[in-house]
Amino acid sequence: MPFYNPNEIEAKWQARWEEDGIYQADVDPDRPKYYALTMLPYPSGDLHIGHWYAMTPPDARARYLRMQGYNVMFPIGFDAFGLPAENAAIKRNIHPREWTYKNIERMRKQLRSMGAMFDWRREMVSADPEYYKWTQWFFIKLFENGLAYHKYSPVDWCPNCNTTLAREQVWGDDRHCERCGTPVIKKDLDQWFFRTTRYADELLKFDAIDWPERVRTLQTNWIGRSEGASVIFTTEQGDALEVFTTRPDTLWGATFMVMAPEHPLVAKLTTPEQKKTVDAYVLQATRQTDVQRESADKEKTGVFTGGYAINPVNNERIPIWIADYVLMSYGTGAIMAVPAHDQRDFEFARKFGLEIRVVIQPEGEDISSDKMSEAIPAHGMMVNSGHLSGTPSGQAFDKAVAYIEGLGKGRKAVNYRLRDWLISRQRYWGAPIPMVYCEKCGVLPVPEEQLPVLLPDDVEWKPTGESPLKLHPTWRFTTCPNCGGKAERETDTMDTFMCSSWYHLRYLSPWYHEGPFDPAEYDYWMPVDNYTGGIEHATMHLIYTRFFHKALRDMGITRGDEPMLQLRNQGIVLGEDSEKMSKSHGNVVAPDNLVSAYGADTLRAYLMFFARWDLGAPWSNSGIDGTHRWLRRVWSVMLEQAPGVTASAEVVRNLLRKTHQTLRSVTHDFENFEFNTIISSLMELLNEMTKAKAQGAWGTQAWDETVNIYIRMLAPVAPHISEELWQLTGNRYSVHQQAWPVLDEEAAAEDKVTLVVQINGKLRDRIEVPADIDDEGAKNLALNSEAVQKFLGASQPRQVIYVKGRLVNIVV
RNA sequence: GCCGAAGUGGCGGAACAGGCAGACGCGCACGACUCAAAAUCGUGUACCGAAAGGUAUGUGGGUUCGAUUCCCACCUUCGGCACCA
Repeated sequence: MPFYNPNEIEAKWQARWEEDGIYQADVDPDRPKYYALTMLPYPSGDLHIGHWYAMTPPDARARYLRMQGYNVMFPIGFDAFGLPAENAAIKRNIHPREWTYKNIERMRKQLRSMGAMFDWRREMVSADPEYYKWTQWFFIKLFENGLAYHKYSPVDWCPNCNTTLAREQVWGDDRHCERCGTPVIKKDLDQWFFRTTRYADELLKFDAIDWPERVRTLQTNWIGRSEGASVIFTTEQGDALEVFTTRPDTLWGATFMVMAPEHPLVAKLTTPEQKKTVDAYVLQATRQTDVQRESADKEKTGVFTGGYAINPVNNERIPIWIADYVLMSYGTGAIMAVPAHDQRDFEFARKFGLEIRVVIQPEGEDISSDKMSEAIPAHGMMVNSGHLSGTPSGQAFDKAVAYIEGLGKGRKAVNYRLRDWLISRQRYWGAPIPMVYCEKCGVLPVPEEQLPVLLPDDVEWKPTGESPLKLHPTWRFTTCPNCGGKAERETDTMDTFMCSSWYHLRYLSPWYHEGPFDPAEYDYWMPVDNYTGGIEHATMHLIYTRFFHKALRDMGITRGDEPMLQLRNQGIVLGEDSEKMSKSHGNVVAPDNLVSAYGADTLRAYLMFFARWDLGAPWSNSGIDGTHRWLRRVWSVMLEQAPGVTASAEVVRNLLRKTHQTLRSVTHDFENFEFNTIISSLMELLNEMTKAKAQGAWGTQAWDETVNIYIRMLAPVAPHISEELWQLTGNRYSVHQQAWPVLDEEAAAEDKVTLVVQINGKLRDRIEVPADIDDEGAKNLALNSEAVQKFLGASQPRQVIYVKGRLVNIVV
């Protein structure tokens, strides 16, 4: 028996597969396609265990689907622009390009050691000019179609990363930067945005895609749709003051209005007597951080402007206040306050002695405003509401909206929490935004034939807070594509989430020059059939890429409503101490070391086995030993000859049964991403083989069939050892070009079953019966069993339940 | 406060559709081989009990002949949202 040396056989077969190009996926109209995609890695330097966890189980599944007859594309590439490269440059004075491409080179080698079926001809690197040329081209398309715009506004700024961030990249209660954890601050800047909000409603639709409930919920919450009405109040000076409300039926209960301190009408509304107080309040409000302002348990503050507005439904004159609990960033930055029915307004009114008027009376109660201790959000009958008084809650909303529409003072409206996507970054290592500013002609896109706008190499990337490209002596100066006069380039670069919004399209044809992708490849491969990655992208990348696809569809560039039909999330591999892996914890598991110690096959199998893939778990150094032992036992059980073929017909029959039962469950589990039970089923079958071998099964036809099926089932999991075993057991190269085994239902069928006998639901006996036993037969056997007789004693069974092939329950 | 997910041995986890709870592996114990150890192989391993038997899937109820699985309430952990009008 040859010795199992993983390092030797893995290197050997990887080279051979590469040479033969057995994993190359080409358009083939005769075969069903399957586009399996895993989120592309950032080239941070070393492949870590998380990459293996994210990539090798999906690789096994892609291999399984290939054996099932699909033409499977499983590509790989690099999300190569981004901050860490630039930070390395600042810290160690290495050019970001050099740092990035060195890392990519290193990671390519590490990725190859996985033995995955990547088709390397389709590799893309987002920092390559031929890639970002098309990133820029897409930007221009979005601009031309009114989906990219620039605007001067308050935006989130990370003082550590020295750049603005999208709303999605600001996390948590303390509003910190998603990358570095530093709390963000507000800055007023001229920035580029994509109009994601235009797609808010469509992004809420998930019926065409099989995505985890969790992701759908996160996206739904993030988009935050709320239905209500937009109502126009009028200030005494005649200005329209628009508000959004989800409760138009409480309009008659609006006893004052509140504006955000930043609201543009504040200055005009403020009377001379109030000016001092108002100015002071506005000043202290702007000084506070968002976190301070938005903390819910803070006591309400605010000041009266001196101004008044007219309520359109009853022409009442109501005071206008400013308060920081009203946010300029949501709705219109102004609200109608209905203290009787909104807790926040209630607290505000009580504190400042403003009128509280009940306009919704819950059934069977008689609530008066002076006795209330909190707002009543409950629905009930409208009261104190003019001609609509007496309207029950079921109709109140619609009737109120119809009324204000009739007055020409409002309409039904929907509001979203989702903001447009801020994509400008004041950093160097990204795709330059392909726009120029001409004094005469305004803001213009760079003409298509001039793309890509190349990122210059000779740049000072000091963290000044300004875009490094702005400080370049010549780069920013150009000529206007329209008038030929002097013009300046946009010096900000794009958010790298822009690069990753369309990489799945570049994989289709990274060699293609006439467009971002070859339409023939698109027609065959798209959409992505299965997408895998971490949950952390639920409200970032996964919203962006859906938006991007829909925008492209509306421009006629892509087809179909969704880019990725099925999504599955893997969990996280924690350190052995159950903490998140990090250098500072000293609990990092290095896959390279594990590959040299155990081989890639063991690591792949262990990552599939050690936890539920969607949950993840702490790493275990002793756990991987068990998986390695299993592969070594597979090797010796199959290759070590046993003397004499003496197995009984029963042993042979049992072996084949177990083999086909295993095939059934392994097939089911691959379909359903239940990787851990694939391995345990294969372990069980090996245990059965070990027993059968001890009983003389080695060398029988059934043994050979079992070995043959076993190796094919093992092939997706542990591709190298399987290829070697396939060859050593006398088969032709390559096991990875074999079909998935066909299930023999007859062989898998049980002819005897063990019936569980219960009395009152308690286990009392087990009896062996033929699988095809009928109702009466089973019940009789059970009733006559010794144990049942003993327990039953004198009592008579009241009812006997038989569940076919499973149990008999005797009720006494 | 709102929304979502998860609670099963010493550990990771299994149980397809309401029907033997704990598969498989780790760990541990004992045994074989060995001068010895490692490796390997074998046996055992939820808890209480000498046994018969009993008790167990976060807690308490319910439905059912039968509940880890379905329903209700609660507790804990994790994640998201949050003065969102």
